[in-house]
Amino acid sequence: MEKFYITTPIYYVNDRPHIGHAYATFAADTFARYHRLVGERTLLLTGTDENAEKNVEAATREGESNVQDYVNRMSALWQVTWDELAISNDDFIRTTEERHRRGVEKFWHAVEAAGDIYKGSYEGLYCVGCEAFYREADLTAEGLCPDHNRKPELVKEDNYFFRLSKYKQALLDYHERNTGLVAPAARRNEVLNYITNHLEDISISRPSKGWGIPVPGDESQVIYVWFDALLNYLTGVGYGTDEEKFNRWWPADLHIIGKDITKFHCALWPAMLLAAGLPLPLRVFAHGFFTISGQKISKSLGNAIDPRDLVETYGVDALRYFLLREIPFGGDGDFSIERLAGRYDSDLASGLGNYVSRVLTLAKDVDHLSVGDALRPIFENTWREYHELFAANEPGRALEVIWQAIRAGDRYIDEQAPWVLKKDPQKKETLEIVLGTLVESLRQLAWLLQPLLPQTSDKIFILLGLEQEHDRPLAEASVWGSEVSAPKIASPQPLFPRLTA
RNA sequence: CGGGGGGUAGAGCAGUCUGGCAGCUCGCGAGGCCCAUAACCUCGAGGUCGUGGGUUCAAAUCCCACCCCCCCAACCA
Repeated sequence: MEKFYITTPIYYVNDRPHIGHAYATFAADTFARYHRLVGERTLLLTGTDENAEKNVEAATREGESNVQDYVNRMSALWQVTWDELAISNDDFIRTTEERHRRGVEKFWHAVEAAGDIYKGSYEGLYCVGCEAFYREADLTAEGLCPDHNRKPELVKEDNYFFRLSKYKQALLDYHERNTGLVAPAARRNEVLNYITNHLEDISISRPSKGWGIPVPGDESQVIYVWFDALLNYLTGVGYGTDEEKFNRWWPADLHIIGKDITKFHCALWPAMLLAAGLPLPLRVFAHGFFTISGQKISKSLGNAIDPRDLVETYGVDALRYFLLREIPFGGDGDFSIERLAGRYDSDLASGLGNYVSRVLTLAKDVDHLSVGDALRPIFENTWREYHELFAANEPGRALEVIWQAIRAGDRYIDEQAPWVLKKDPQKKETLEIVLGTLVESLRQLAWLLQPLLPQTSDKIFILLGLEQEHDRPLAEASVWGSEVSAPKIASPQPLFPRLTA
């Protein structure tokens, strides 16, 4: 059986979950559910990045003396959020976990053994206020830190370095051989340009301030967060703790990431893996960013939206639907409540919800149904395009083709006018075929919606009286007319009650 | 300054690679239906395809110049 290992970024505990994080996680969840649907052994991993030095400061600011308590509390916030959004992650990795630390140490030793870690010094302009280095180009005209308006100090630090530059040619060769590694394709140029022109050895440790994973053999330094964080993809499937499990899952089939971290995943990460002698991920997909009503999501504007608030009002599937459908996957998009509400009313209430309600009301008091073939070609075509679109990482367009099938169903109802057939006893057989065809279209829709709108899909199965439908293999269940008996249809409950009267 | 992406109907987008009647959703207008969640179906109005120039029988699409927006630019998930 084929396997599919997919990851989200691990989220920074210092942040609070917002709509952009929910987007990445919904997307990964959708792909994971799709691969489970088609019968692949699937693992979806998400988690939190907890070793950054800034957490020490953040804990103090929030009046928490123990940093571990602070990151525990913040990590729990992320876990609760994904629970409330019904994310089907199989595991949740935290970089402060023992299993992660052990894997990181093993990895460090492997890279060290390859001769790719050396001690060097880093010199730069350091602003004490920011606790960060600046390049001269980033300073003000007077040579001051733009945030604090103070003169940065020239600081020299001894650090461990990773011989990233050594892998320049190997990375270029790798990208040459695997043109599909970076998706969407537009990101590839960016990555190649970076590798060709800007690839230099990087510092992978910092002087320890008592937080983070110590450099093996040198307690005075901690491992730089990026080097540590990327390794979650390995440690989350057993690297360093369960080699048998690790071998079963690695390499990752798909890393879902934000476009801002493309370089780390397409240059640094593969170089690290090459150094450690491990296989490289098969695909990295960089999704786009949102604006909120046209503005950047930013802490200073305070416009970050907690996805849990939206879910409370609209439901998990409505938010999923909006994000997947409205924002072309890989491109940027704009989020606004007005547009969410608009999609909800037009596509979910008037579209899918109304169609389901329409069919069930027509069919519920009819005691015998038989499935005709009128809608069969539509759905067979929909399935074909659906699989193609998932293969092309286009879940939003998969929703589009499903909605075309709904339209075809609505049209079929109008053409056949079953409410007219009902009045004519001579047309009983035709009526049974029309209604059977429509009920079958609902069963097909529920299957198509499994990975995209899982809660809605389940509701439709229940309304059809097909509670056990889940357990069937897709290859059998997706065949048109494979469930012909008259289902015990429940009285339709609105799937998506209208927001506006 | 360098690299990347984008500017197409009132709104949001597809189409540009491989030149050939400018398309989709929402909104708007008219008609139909009355099973359904003020839902459904049909038809229609609406566009100097960022600007200027060029190539071509033909350009949203190819070439040149320019304007505007966004992202990245070595440690800012």
